[in-house]
Amino acid sequence: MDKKNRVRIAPSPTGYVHIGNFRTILYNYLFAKKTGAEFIVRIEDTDKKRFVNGALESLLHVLVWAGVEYAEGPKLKNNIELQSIESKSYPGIFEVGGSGPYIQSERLEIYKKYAEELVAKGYAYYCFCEPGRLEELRKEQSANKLAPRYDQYCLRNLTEDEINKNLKANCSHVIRLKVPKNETVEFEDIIRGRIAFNTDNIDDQVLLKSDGYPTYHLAVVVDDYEMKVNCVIRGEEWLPSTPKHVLLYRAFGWELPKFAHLPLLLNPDKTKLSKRQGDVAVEDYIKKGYLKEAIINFVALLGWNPGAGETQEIFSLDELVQRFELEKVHKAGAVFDLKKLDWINAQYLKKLSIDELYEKALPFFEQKEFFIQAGAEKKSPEFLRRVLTVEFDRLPKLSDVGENNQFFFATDLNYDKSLLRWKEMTDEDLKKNLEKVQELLGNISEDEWSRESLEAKLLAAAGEKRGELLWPLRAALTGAQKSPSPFEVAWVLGKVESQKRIKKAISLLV
RNA sequence: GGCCUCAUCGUCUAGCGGCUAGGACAUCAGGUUCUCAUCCUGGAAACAGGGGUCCGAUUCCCCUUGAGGCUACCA
Repeated sequence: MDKKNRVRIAPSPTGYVHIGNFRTILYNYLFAKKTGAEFIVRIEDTDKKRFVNGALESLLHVLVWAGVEYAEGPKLKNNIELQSIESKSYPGIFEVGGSGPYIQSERLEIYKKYAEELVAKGYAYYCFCEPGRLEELRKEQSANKLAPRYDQYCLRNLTEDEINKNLKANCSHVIRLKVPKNETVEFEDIIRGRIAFNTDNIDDQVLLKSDGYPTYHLAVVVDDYEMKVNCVIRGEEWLPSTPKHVLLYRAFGWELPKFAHLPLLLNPDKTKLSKRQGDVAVEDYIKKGYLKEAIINFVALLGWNPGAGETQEIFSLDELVQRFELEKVHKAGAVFDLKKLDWINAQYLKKLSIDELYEKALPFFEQKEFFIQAGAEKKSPEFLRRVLTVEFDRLPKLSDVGENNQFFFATDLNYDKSLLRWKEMTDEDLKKNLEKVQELLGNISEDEWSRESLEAKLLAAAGEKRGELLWPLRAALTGAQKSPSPFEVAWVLGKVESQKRIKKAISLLV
């Protein structure tokens, strides 16, 4: 009987959720769902200096937002459905699952035990070197164009008695991995194939820090072993440290998991995606009004695609799960191109009903200055729904809502009367046409005031020369060079407001 | 500097020895249209370079070049 695959995501609570990390999370999730693997969330908070308050909570919120479900790991209070225990160090966070705790800062004893086991077996050693000495060493090495490496001073010079004396005296120390000389370390990567390193290029990595916390390298190996993770899917930046992990698995006598190193997400200049060149937090994109479905769809396609036979590129989370294959993930990095995100987002926006769109768009309206300044009748759900009905297929993202059609919200339009002119028409003719429209609209009752009937009646009235009637009307209603059609605008504004605006335009032409 | 990884249109990519090198986004032109957007049609646009292997290389191998990552008591 083959055991179940287990995968994990291992984020650090050091701030927002980086979009690159989000893709790693997504791929792990897609892989787990597709293959029936168990999915674990583990928090790697072993760097006290980089810890950011609230980061864990916001990470968990993003997981809930994205619909990433997991049976094991920390959860927010209102998202627990199984037996769980509240975290000691993170009030309000509950841990679910049988391999916990899933927060590394709560597992310190475990790492210590394993680190000491390694020392006892001769695979690691105590190091009492002070940071100053190490820095000096590195400086000298790089000045001589040598790779900066620990020189094994404590391994070579300290007797067992001295070590014990130091330990007893509580001297600050770390535990380092004793890397063997001139051996080849190999491992299989699902995406990249066989990868080999010579141990002569590997530093004696610190495993346990002087503050008693483990480094990533120790913690990740110990936890993946203890949590029975047998497939490690992570970013390419971890490729160079994988041989250290392989060495640890070997020293402990543990079976190696499968590895898959994902290609990096890149800035337009091809460097690793970074904050300096734009937004990198998932939270930023949510704030900008990108839909969850669009972000997931877009990010999934960065470094992977369903391959031959697919002409469309719009996939729901379920469809992604169906199609996802880790083996088809790319090797090369992918540039994060917002243009395509906009397009994908527009596709999803178009699929929304007006009710759904209204619900999602309202918070964005409420942030807009033109909305805040608008009269009460223009803040009504009915009015906003009409605006959205007209706008929904010209919206790249929710934050653009109303932005190009602010005239809807204005109490008084300010424009030059020349805007009313269609081609070579005289003021007199323009005025005549506007008066004709005014009369026509006056004869349409509030009940009949629909897009369809407005369009039908106005087109009938315009006859062959549409522009002569429609352009001045649209200009009068919007005061803008560009806008949706006059039928739509009139419908949104309503009879009273429309006639008021036309009346003003007529007065300009006197 | 050292180690590792990578390399098809501007971008995301299809391709797994024989294709007029395909699609999507972006872009350009035209159409629909009172303007804008949508939509439809069409165009331009790529195998980094050099050696091999092979009847035949975008595809396999090597080198060069280029790009990126890592090189912490950060992850």
